[in-house]
Amino acid sequence: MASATALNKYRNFSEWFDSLLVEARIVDDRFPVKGFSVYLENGAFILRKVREMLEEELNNTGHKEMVFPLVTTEELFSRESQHIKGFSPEVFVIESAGGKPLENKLIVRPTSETIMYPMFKLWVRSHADLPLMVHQSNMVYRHETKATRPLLRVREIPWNEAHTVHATAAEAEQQVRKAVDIYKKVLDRLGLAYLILKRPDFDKFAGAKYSVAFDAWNPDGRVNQVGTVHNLGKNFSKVFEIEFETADGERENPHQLCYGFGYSRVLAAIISQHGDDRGLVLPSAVAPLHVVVVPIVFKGQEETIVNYCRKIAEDLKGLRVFLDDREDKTPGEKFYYWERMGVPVRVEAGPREVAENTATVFRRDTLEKKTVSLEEVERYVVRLLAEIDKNLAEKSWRVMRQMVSDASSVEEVKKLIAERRVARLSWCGSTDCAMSLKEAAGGELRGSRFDVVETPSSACVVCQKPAVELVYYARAY
RNA sequence: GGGGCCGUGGUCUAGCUUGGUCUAAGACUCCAGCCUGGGGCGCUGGCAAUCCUGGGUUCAAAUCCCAGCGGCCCCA
Repeated sequence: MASATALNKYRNFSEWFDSLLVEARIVDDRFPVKGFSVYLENGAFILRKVREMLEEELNNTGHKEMVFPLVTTEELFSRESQHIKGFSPEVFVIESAGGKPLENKLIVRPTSETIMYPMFKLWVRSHADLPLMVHQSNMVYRHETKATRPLLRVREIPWNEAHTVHATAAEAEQQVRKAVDIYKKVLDRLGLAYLILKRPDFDKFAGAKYSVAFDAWNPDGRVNQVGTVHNLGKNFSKVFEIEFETADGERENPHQLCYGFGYSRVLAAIISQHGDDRGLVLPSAVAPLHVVVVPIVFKGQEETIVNYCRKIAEDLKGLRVFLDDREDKTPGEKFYYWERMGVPVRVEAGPREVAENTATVFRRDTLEKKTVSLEEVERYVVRLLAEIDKNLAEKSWRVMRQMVSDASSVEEVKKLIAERRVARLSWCGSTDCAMSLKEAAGGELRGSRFDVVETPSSACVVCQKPAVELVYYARAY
């Protein structure tokens, strides 16, 4: 296999990505069941950090963490007609146990509405019980029909799903914004760039009134949906018979939301947005190591130099630091190795630094080196980590902006899609136009900006009738 | 759903067209040792393959045929 470091993520994304996953100890996709992968130590570490960041936000905003079962029944699963229609083609069903067919088959959750909402019916009795806000991080299972890709399109999906119940439509509406803010906050801390889009009606979540999604950019021009927020209206509360008594004694079905945040796809975005031809570049929030200290050992001075480096590592112990004093590896080999692993900062010290009482500090994002005095090292590195995070975010947003371009005809859309870019175009709102555009140009209509008001400047690029929305159009995972 | 391509040590590949020389070759990785040490060096030795599975043809199958399983790509 070609090394990830010999590949370019823009020219040859798939190969770059796949080899990096193995080389940087993220995922081993050789597990013999398609769409199910093994998360190696670095992948698992990053997943955990992302999860902790999100869960902290959710817990701080009134969501209660709970644990719900893996399975539901066929009856519950099929209550909401659109929901079952949307998910049936890819649902796993347990049909036997102990060698005997099950009398009542079990549906393995592709998402947990039909598992949580029967319980919500029991818990929600009066307006005083509202809002009810619940979340859980778990695995959901979807037998994807399209080709699976590690992290990006898997059949066992690590994510967090939150479900909320509200007394009024206005409150539910407000919660959509709060949920978007929570996801935004986490993605921003990771320096990721994305578009927040209100999905077109034909692409909303099965059973929702409308859906808002976060599409992160990918080097191959496909967008990567990392999170979604759905306003379910009363669609589910009606069929699951969730009711509450209002202050004036009426009985009503509450309004509901569900929102999901895909950990493996966020991991994919971190890798592909920040990574370069040498390997991973990790933001400090999720880096398994912040700093690696590499002694430049010369014969006869081994002890002095290693001790010097040990002291530096000691000074940095507030960070995730590792002293790489392996004797059988050359410094150059260690440099390449830790760069591939994405460690944001490397500190080198050899005879020169020992003599001058300094250390050489290398930053992974720009590959620049700087010499700093020994007393300064800790302060400098802490500041540098923040600087690297900031730089990664800026770089990523720059690419996002460059990737999007306006298109005023079907031909231009086609050209942009072929160039692996994202088109912005005026659309009349008809499904027919969206479909014929897909036919002609490839890609998918992803929706209009949710966080910013944008108005169409011209007629629908397909039918030339008056446009109602300015929408983003891209190939997707 | 339609079409095509491909399964050989941990990884990548050669061999397959034209069956025998294959007791399966190379590179990378890995292991032991030596050497080296400011960007992957080098040297010596070593480990590692039911040639995807099953069946068939044949004196003889990695190689030909059939079926299955798995993977990849293109189109819808």
